[in-house]
Amino acid sequence: MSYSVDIDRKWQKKWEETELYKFDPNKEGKKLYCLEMFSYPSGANLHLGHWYNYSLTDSWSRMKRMQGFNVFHPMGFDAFGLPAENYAIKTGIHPQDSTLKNIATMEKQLKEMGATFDWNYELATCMPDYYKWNQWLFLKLYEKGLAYRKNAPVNWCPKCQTVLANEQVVDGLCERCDTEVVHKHMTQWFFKITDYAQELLDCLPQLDWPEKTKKIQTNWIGRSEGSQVALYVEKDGKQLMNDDGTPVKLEVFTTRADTFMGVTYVVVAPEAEICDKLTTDEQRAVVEEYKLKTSKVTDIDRMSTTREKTGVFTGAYAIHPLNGRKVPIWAADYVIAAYGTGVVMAVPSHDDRDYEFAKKYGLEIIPVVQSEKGVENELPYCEKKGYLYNSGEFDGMEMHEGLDAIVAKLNSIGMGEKKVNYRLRDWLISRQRYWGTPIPMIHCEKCGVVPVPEKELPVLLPYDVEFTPDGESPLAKCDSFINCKCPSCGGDAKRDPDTMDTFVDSSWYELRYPDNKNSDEIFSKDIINKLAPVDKYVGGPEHAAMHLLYSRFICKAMRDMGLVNFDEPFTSLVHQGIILGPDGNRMSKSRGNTVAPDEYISKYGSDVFRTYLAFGFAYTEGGPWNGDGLQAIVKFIRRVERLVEEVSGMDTSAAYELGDLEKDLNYTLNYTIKSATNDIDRFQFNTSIARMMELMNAIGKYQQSGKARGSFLKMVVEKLILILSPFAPHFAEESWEMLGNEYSVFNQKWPEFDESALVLSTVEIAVQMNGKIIFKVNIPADADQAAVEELVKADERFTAALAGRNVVKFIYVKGRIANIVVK
RNA sequence: GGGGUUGUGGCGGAAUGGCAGACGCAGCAGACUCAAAAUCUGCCGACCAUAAAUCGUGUGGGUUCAAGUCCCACCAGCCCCACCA
Repeated sequence: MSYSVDIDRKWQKKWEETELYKFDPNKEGKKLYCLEMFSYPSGANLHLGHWYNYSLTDSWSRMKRMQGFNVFHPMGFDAFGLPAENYAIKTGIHPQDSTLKNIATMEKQLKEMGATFDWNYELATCMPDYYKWNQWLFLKLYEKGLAYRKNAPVNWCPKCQTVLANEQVVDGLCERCDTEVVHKHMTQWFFKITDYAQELLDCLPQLDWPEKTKKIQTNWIGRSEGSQVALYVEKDGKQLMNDDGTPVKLEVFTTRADTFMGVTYVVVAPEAEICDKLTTDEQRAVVEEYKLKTSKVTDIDRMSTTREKTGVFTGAYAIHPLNGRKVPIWAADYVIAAYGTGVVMAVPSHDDRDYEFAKKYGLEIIPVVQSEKGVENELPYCEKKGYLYNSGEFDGMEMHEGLDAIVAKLNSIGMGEKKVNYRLRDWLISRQRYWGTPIPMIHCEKCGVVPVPEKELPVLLPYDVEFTPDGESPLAKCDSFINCKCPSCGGDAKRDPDTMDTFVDSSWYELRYPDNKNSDEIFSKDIINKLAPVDKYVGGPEHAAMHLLYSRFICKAMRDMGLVNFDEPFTSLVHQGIILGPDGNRMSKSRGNTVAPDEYISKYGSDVFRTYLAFGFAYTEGGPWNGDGLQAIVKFIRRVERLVEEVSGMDTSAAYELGDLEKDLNYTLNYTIKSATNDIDRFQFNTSIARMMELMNAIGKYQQSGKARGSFLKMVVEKLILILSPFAPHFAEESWEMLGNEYSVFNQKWPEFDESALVLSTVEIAVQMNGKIIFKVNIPADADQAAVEELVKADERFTAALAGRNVVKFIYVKGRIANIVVK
């Protein structure tokens, strides 16, 4: 043989004909659900990132299969989304047409990769038989009160008259026409993920996920324990009242209630509704102008701490509930409406931002915490230790005590309590786009918002739609879609014109694969509870916060609806690293540093490429591409190939006994099996290949001895082929056949190592004196500390190094090192 | 500004707190060859003519019998961000 892409095709054909990778849920073996994050069907061929993710996870699942697991390994497409729509706007090619074509191309390429996907379980989110269940899920969430509408800002380009995604806003300007982008408020649908904030946090420790991902999620959820306190409002000289006659309470979340007596002003987010209510007629024009200005500031800029703080007086005052102090209420963009209550109490004496702001606008500054009693600290004093002063009845209290006392006092008058706040916000899922799942809601003038009845699902996405941007959701302009009858009163009504965020599509897809053809339910409970959760999920770290959190939320919501009986969708998670361009930068067409796998595949074959991806990088790190390194695998595969050819021509019938040479090689063989198995299991593919290369080197030495026994050699080579097979599946099938074995190599048992072959009689240890190596010595492997000490002390190199000093301590670490502390 | 993460030969990268640089790529030398390629063998961190010795895992401290690994501070790169009150 001579391994090439022709060998790939030969075995791909055979695998397909024999349905080698057909999944049978009833097959024996423990179930193992292995899943890669599905991909967006972009136009071009599979890129390096796809190969890196899919081919190596496939290698992992091949080993698991050979180890006797019943592996479920499906593949599909995250097929809705912005790029297809933008492409359509540019070229006039309909998103559905381009997407379906791209899917066909990618399917073909994925098959040429030689992966174990069972295509019977394929899914594409843009197909009605999938997104029907998106809509169904929406209705269920709505029923449970987990889907609701509220006003929220969108990026709006006044010139294009369209809503822009964050990525379409470049430096505050529309990417298409460079017009300044503003925030526009629209009524939109939200999923109430915040209901699950605490549980999403609580379940993290039990997950076998990278620690950094858990950290990211923890920070994203952002639990903070503090207090919610309230102030009364005075506007135009009178206390501001609610319609029902009760006084308006300005609710504020704070972690520093101990400084409450030092509040000298209050800040509201300019875009918050309460801001309008507070603003006096006198200040109306100034506040409106400021709001307009704020609407143009990008979120990124608003977050920057280096940016100078700005704000305007609303004309209203807050009345301190404990000391009656009247403090001004300002609107400032350093406060964000979406976090907490959108209102902040300002204590400039003990907060950097408040201090800076107060200085700039000449606001009062009253210190209320001192590090030691009687000490005047430089302001702002932000350390969280000290004693209260200038705080009336709370004077002299240690600050934590003071905090409790202040909250207790506020609580007694109904103006405050301890509260936990989360940074996590509800999930906005409305998109003013065409290429997505229609939201199954109907707006009736008489009946209000009415859900589409379940039996009328799916609400089909119409094909003939004008989706060039002109101020309305594309679906709003499609008369046949938008006009409908109200399911409740039968009168004329309109459908919701928006589509769902594509993260909804991907928030539960892993639960659809096992029962992807079910037209009666979202999935069968029995099937899903047997196969799910996913045992190993592999994908990019960029999804650490959003996708992975949304999926967890949906899983928990489904559990509470009785659809699934587990708490978490992904038991174990691995992030692959990112392969950069040869220049060390992220690959991009504009940089011109992209690397196309195709030319390597056609030149060397899929197996060489896959194996190099395994060998050339630390899987979870990634790194710059270096095409030269591929030679390592080209040479390695060629060596194995020659070896297989030689062995297949040898007489291997004679029984063998282990001589010294065989024992040595047998040691290496078993060591290789042990290490490679362990390394593949933990996605450390590079070292597993290194061990195989060492085995190959050892086989080479054995052959060169001229005393090689054919039958023993053949056994070793067969095991080498078996452990190499996950990385080079086509090559391994070919080799397996050449060695005279039965199809298929993937129906073989994964080799197990023999512990007794790994027992050595002597080991070499390093001898150190005060931590420096002085010599190395062979000792019996089972020697205890006393024996080693005796052996070492008898060595003349020890006496020489000792140079008359005294031994203080003798440390022996079994089989590794001896360290003698001398003085 | 905050958070996360990474710094090891010319390069990719190894190393449960225990012999730093496994395994390779590139390079150098040799064998084979008329020659080249392929293949095989050896060398391959710095200093040094060589060896020994010494120094070496971004920098500076610390813990430890022992630190690439643990702790503190700093520097640089990469990624993410919501001034989080």
